[in-house]
Amino acid sequence: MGIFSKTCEYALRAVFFIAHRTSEGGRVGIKEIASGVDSPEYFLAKILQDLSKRGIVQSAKGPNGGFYMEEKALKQPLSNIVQAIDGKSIFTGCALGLEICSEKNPCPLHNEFIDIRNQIQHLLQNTTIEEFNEDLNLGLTTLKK
Amino acid sequence: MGIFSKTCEYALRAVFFIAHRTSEGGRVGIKEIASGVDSPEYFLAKILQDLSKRGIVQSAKGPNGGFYMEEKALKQPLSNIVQAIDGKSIFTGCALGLEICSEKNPCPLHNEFIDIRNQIQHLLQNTTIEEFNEDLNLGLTTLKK
DNA sequence: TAAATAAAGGACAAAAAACTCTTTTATTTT
DNA sequence: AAAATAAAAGAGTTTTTTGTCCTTTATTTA
Repeated sequence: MGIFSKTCEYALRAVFFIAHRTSEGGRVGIKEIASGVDSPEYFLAKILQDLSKRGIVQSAKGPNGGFYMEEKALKQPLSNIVQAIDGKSIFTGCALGLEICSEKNPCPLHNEFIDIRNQIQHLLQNTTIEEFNEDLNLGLTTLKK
Repeated sequence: MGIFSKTCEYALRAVFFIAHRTSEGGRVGIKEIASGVDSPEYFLAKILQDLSKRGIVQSAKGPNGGFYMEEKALKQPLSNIVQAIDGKSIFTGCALGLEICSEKNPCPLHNEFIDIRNQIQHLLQNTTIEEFNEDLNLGLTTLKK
C-alpha cells in the first residue's frame, strides 16, 4: 500500500502526462496516455472520465479529440487530484483509524503525525501540475514502470 | 485510505492496548482487547495470531491465558508492527506507484516525497511501543472510536 | 483425570478496489 | 449525409481486503 490508492497513482501519472503533452499543444488519446504511463487502458479511461467531469482535465470527442488541459487547469495544485479521488483523509485522518481523534481526544500517535500530515498537505496544495512539465520534457523524470 | 491498512491500524491499537495492560502485569484476552480498541473480534484474533507467531506479542492458551508482552517486546520500535503487516513500501515505495523509481530514474514527485518518507521512517523506527503506556494510563490518549 | 478456558487454525463470506468489455454519444472528415 | 474517430456510459468480472464462524489444540483448575 502506498500513500495514495492505485487509482490515484494512475490519475496523477496520467495528469502529468496530459499536462506535459498539452504544454506542447494538442490533445492526446487514452491509448497513448495509458501506454505512456504504463497503466490499464480501460481502467484509466474511467478515471479520466471522472476527472473530466470534475473539470480537472478537459476532453473532446471525435476525430482529433482526446484529453487536454486548459491554462487554468495546469495551474491547479496536486491536491485537487488527490482529494477528488482519495478524499481528504490523507490530510485529516487519524493514523490509527479513529474517527474521533483530535487535539482534545488524541490517539497515541496524534501529535507524532501532525507534522507529517501538514507536510503532505503543504506539498500537495502548493505544487501545481505544470511545475513538472519542464523536467518531463527534458526527460529528467519518468512516468513509466 | 489512511497511511496504514485497516489491519495495521487494528494491530497498532491492539499492541498499544496489550502493552499498557502488560505494564500493569497480567494477560488480556481477545474479547477485552477487541472491545478495548473497538475492532472486530475475530478479525483482530487473526491479526494477533500473526503478531504472536512473529514474536511481536506473546500469548498463552488456557485459563488465565491471553496476550501479553515481554520486556524486550515492549522496547520494540513501532516499525516492527508496521513492517510485519504492511511491508516496507511505506518507507521505500514511490508516491506514483512506479517500481523503478530512484535518484537516478525519478518520478516527478521523487524528491518531493523523500523528506516525508524519511520522517515517517524515523518516527516509526525511533519510537518504542512502551513509550505510550504512561499517557494511556493517565487517560490522556485513547484507542477507541 | 475431567471440565473449563482461551488461543490457534481452517475454511468461508462480504465488501471494496481494481480492472474489462461492449454499446452509445458526440464530433469531424470525406 | 455517411463513415470514421474517440470519449462517455453502462454493466459487468476479478482480485484484494476485511470480516465471520466453527473446530482443534494447549493449558489450567477443580
